[in-house]
Amino acid sequence: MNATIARPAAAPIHFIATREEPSPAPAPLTTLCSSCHLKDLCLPCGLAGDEVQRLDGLKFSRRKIKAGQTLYRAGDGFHNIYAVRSGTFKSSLALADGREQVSGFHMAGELMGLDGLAQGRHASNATALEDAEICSIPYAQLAELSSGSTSLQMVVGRLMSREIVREHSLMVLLGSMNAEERLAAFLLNISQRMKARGYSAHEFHLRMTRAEIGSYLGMKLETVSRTFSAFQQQHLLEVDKRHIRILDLPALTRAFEMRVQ
Amino acid sequence: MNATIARPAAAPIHFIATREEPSPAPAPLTTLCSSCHLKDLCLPCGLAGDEVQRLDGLKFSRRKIKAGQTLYRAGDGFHNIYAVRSGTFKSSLALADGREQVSGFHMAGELMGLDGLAQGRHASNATALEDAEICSIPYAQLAELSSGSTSLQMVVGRLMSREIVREHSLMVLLGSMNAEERLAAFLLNISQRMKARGYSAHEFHLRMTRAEIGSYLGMKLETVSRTFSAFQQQHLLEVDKRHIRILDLPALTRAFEMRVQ
DNA sequence: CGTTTCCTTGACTGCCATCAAAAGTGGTGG
DNA sequence: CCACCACTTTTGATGGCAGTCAAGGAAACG
Repeated sequence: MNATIARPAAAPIHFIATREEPSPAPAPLTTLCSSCHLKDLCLPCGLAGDEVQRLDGLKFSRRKIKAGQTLYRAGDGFHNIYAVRSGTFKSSLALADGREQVSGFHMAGELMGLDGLAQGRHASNATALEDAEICSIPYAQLAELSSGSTSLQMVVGRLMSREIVREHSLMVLLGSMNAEERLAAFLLNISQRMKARGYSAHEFHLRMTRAEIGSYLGMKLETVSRTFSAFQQQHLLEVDKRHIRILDLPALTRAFEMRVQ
Repeated sequence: MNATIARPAAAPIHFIATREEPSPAPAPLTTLCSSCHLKDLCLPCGLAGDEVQRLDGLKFSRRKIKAGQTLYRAGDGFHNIYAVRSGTFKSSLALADGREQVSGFHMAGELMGLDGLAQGRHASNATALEDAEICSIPYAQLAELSSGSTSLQMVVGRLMSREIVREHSLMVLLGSMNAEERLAAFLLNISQRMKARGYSAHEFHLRMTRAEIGSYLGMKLETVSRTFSAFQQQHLLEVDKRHIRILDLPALTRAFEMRVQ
C-alpha cells in the first residue's frame, strides 16, 4: 500500500506514515458532550451544566484512527478541530530536509487543530501513535454556537490561550534546560496528565519512540536513551523500553524546578 | 514611506531608524480603530470597513510607557490586551534562578497579553525596550462586542491562532537549528516585520541587547556576538552595534531555509 | 522466519557555554 | 567639561555537554 517512494532499505526516515488509506469515513455516531466521560477534561471544561447542553447542538462525527495514520496534514483546509477520545497523537511539522519536528503530544480529552485557524489551513500534522478515536468538531458550528454564549466563547478563547501558555513553557525548556532537565520536565508533564485521567502518576507506558521524544525536546534519540539510563543509575526511574516507573518523584521534580519557577 | 536611512556616505550610523513621527502629542484623546494608521496590521486586520467601525465602540485608553518600564507582569490580573502603537516590547518569563527567558518581541501594530486569558492572569511580563505607546483594550468589552459579530470573533480567534503558529516556528528554531541558522531566522523575521511597517527590509536598528536576543534564541550573548561577527566576515551583514545592514538577503534566506520548509 | 524498526552503549568530535579581559557607550553629577 | 560608573559588546582561551558515527541486540511485523 506504500503509495510513496518505497525506498530501498536504510533510509531512517519516518515518511512511511503515508500509508494511510484516504479516509475510510465510517458511520458517524452521534455523541453528546453532556454525557461524555471526558467532559471535565475536554471542551466542556469549566462550563456550567446547562451551558454544556448547548454543546449538544454540535453535530460531531466520531472516528477511529489506526496507529500511524494521520488525522490531518499541514496545508489541509481547516474545517474541524479534534478532540481525542482515546489513544495518543503527536503533532509535527515537516522540515525542508525531510526530518520532522514534533511539536506536541495529545492525550484523551485534549484538543488538536486550533493552529489551523490562523491561515484557514492546518499548520501541522496530527498522527496517531496508537489506535485512537476522535471527535471532529466543525469549527464553523462551534463559532456559531459561541456567538450566542459569552461563556462558551470564553471557553474556546481559554483553550487557545492555554495552548499559547503550553508552548511558552516548551520554549523555556528548549531555551534554557540541559538534557536531564528536559527529560525530567517531560516525564513530570506526562505523569501529571496521566494522573488527571485517573491513571497512576508513578507508572505508565510511553506511546512514542525515543526519536519522537528527542525531536520534541530538542535532543537526539541517543541522548534521550542515555538520559533514561542516567536516571536509572540515580535510582530516579525504572525504565523498561517504553514502560516507565518513577521511583523518586520529588527528586525528579526538584531536578526540573531548579530552572522553572 | 521609507522615513528611514538615506545613508550619508560613511558616518557610523546611529539612531536613524524607528523614531516615531515627531508628534509629542500630549493629549491622549479617544482613538478610533477605524482612523488608526495601524489598522491594516493591528486588531482590525482582515475586517471589512463597516466591521471596523464596530470596533470604534471599544473604549481604549492610550498610554505611554517609558523605556525599561513594564506594562504588565506574570501573575497580574488579566483585564486588557494591549496593542503596540509605537516602540518595541519584549515578553519574558522569570526563571527560578533569577534569569529571564525572552519569549517574544513586539512591534507597532502587534498585540500582547493574549496568554493571560487561560488563567485569568498574565503568564508573562511585557517590558518596553524603548519609549513606547500602547492601546489598552478591555478584554471583556472586546468579548461582548464579538458576540454580536461572527467576523470579529473570527479575527480574535485568528490572532490567537497566529500566536500559536508563531510559537511553533520558534520551537522548530530552538529544537533543530544551529547558532547561525537561529540568528539568520531572527534577522529575516525582523526584516520582514520592518518591511511590513514601511521601513527598509535591509537596514534597521535593533532595540534589544545581545543578551535578550540570545535568551530569545536559546543561546548565550557571546555566541550571538560571535555569530554577528561571522556573518560580517561572510559579507552577509554589516553590523555596527545594534545597527544592522543586510548585504546579502538571498544568502541569509538560503542559510535558514535549509532547515525550514 | 527473515526483515525492519527500535533501543542501548561506546568512542570520538565539535559546537557552544563558560571564564576572563578589554574597549566602547551612555548617563550622572561634581 | 570631564571623571566616574554601569552596562554593553567584542574577542580569546578552554572545557564540557551533547551530536555524530558505529555496532550489536531486542522487539515488532508481515
